Amino acid sequence: MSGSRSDLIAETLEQDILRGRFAPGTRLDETRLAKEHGVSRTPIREAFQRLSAAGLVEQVPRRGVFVREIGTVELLEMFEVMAELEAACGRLAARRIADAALDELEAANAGCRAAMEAGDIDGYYLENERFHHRLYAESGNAFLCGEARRLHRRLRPFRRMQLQLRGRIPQSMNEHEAIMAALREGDAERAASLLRDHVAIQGEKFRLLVAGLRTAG
Amino acid sequence: MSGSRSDLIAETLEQDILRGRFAPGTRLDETRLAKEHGVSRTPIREAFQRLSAAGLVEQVPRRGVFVREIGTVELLEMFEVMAELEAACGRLAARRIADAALDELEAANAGCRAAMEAGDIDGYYLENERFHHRLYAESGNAFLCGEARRLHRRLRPFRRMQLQLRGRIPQSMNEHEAIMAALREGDAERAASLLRDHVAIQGEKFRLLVAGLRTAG
DNA sequence: TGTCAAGTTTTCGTATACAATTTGGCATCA
DNA sequence: TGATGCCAAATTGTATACGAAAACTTGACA
Repeated sequence: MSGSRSDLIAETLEQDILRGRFAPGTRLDETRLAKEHGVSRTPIREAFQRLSAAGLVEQVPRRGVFVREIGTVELLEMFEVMAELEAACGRLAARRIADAALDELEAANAGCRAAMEAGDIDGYYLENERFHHRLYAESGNAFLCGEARRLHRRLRPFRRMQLQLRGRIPQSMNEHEAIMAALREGDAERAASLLRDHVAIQGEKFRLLVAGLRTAG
Repeated sequence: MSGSRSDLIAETLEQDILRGRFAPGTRLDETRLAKEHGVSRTPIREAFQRLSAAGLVEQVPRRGVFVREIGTVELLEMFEVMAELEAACGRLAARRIADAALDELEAANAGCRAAMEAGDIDGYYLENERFHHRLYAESGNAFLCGEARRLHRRLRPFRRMQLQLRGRIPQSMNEHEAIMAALREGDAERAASLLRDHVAIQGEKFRLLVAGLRTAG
């Protein structure tokens, strides 16, 4: 279990799903995938179970596994939860964070600013991720950190999308600055509130994006 | 997958672990369990994967699966996250809840009160659970509801423990009343805050309980 | 007596074989 | 013509077989 094969296969399949190689609703054929990856059905099935636990596919008894449709509603719900988790991280971090960690957060934030000024969206995304991951860790709650990372990972492609919107990056940057200030002052409630809004806005932007696509398409 | 066998087996194993039939750190022997349940190793392994995803066991490559030690620290961390999740449910529910649902919550709460007056701890626990589950649902966020239920389930044995403490049930009851009042008034922030404290206290009580056991033993 | 190395044994991870169930198509009948 | 029942093919779920890696045993040597 967690055998090196099925580990890698699960990873690969996850990428394939997130990148849209398998359309939502598609049935994933065990035999076909087994041949494709040059292994037997067993590791494929193990990978399926992991994907299922991660919520990426749905297993229907005796019928197979299907790529889950992540509806807009569910996605917005997930953003709402992400907002609360990040708020929780912020609330706790504001009380517990050490000066050294504050500096590291500041460094990640500086990376964001540099990427913004360079107009480098991918770079901004990466540094932004570093900022948030660092924040999760500084909550001082390893379990919370894990849950936050798990959901962050699942929302990754959609968080990325909304960065494409005009003016979103400078806005996001301002939000980061405000969050940093609250953390530095140790104002837990303000940090929580700012972080909740910061993520909630991402959900909102995503909703706009989807609505735009729908009317445009 | 999600075959009826391995489903049931995972369920059974989970109960066995939570009830302490397998001490933390124990290795779970695939072959032995297979014989015990009258199946082959395959369904056992599938069950293991589910338990692993749920965080109940740890899989060490090429060595086997072990019942995870849930340390006091991690448990307190989980209570902290539970507090934040319930707070989130409360915040959202305060804005979204319908009158009919308020009545249902009130009914569950009345059940708690009846059990308290009858001195029925198990009954109180059950009605209390009904109250909380209902609240999760009334957040109007199915994803949040699912996450809350998942963590609630994992904390179930420990939430139960702290009810044994003298005076805890009336105190809990008072907290419920206050929460109901906030919800009825639609005061989101107060509902969130009260719920956070309500659960945080449970964590705190649990900590006291553990400390007591340690000095007593 | 303690330590280390080689061989044996156990156990995991994967492959393959088999059984049970669903699905699709075709024939039959109202 | 449309609906229904049955058979065949495909697919899942489970069992078993096999190769590889780790743990344990044994025995020799310092």
